[in-house]
Amino acid sequence: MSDPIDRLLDAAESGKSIIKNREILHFTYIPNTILHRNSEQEQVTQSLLPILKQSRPSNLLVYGKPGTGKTLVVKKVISKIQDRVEKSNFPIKLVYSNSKEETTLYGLLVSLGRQLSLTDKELPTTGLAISEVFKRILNKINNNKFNAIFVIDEIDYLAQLVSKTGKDILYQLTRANERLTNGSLTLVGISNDLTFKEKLDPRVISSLGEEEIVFTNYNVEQIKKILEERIHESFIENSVEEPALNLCAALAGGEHGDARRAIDLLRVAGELAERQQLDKVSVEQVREASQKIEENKEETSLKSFPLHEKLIILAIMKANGSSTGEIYSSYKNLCKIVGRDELTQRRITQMLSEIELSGIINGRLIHQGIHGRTKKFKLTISSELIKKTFKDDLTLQDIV
DNA sequence: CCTCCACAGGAACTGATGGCGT
DNA sequence: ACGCCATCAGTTCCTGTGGAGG
Repeated sequence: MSDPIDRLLDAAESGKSIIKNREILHFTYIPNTILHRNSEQEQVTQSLLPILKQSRPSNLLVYGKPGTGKTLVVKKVISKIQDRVEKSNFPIKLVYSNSKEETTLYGLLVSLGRQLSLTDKELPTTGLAISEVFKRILNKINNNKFNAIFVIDEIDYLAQLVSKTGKDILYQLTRANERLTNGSLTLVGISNDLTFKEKLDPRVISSLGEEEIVFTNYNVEQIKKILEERIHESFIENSVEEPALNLCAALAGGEHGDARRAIDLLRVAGELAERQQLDKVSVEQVREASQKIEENKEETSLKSFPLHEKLIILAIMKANGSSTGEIYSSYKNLCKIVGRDELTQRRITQMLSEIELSGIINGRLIHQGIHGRTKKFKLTISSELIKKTFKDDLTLQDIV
């Protein structure tokens, strides 16, 4: 009689592994050989070229849907330039920040500053006026004669923040060079949204959009090629069946040509096959993987909702396909049961649209003539999944 | 053709939090 | 000790609206 844990461990140790290099299966890993986009790489390099001649390159705007390799290409080019220039005593500072991850203007600026090695003392994480933070960053560049390249990913989010707060940070960033006597600042903006430029201040457009590069979507053929390369590097030979590969490419290519998703799918399918002690990845594992990824995503977003959002989701679950009013009164009941103060209807509408953004529910605006206007909400996931995920939540236990 | 429902969703505000400079 | 600043969750007040029913 063997211990189940030992049995699994034994199997894992002795069992053959069809994945030979796990790291390569993660998208962030960039082996130099595996990266297409040759013409885009060239374009990015071209526009940043002046830095080699020790002058400031134009600001750059990069467009492309998710998973088209924009960020990878930009980072790769800059780090190569950095390598070459480091020796010539002309310090380039690559600063990367993602405006979706930094939710506030302040946070974004601080993350930029930190990468210019401003310390806690020099740049506290809170308490300062935004203009003060900006000034300190510029001072740092000036004093150290940095040639900073700010790569701002998902710059459309930053543009939103800017318009919400009325602080004209983007404009100041693009014109920062006028305030610098030493060093320089180059801005590289990356955006998923091809139309976002229209929403910008025209003064910003003229200086930010000095150069523009568009990354087109991958088509299914290209994705397939990328996957083939990854498979070659990371799986042992002949362990991914042709139809499985095709399905991977088709599933990911069907939407936006998202290479990241395709590789994710491949990785999870490979891991599943290994866990099932198979020596080949077949269509079945890809299907399973796609479902598993989907479910995981839903589960984590369910868990991350604050209490009131969870209550709302439960209220929708109780009466699927109901209007805002019905959901609200149902929600008020739930609040009474768990003994919490209820929020106003206005807040609930807002929360509903926030939840809708996450894709867990689906709202449809309908007009009922004299019975007014409502939005009807439906769950897009099974109520079992909700019950399962909320069961561990102490305050919600009785309702579920 | 008009009315009036039942909300949607924008804008401005409040109060709490946390931390700065002086 | 004081005023100031940014941010967040939430509130108050508001204007807008497609079409069934009169």
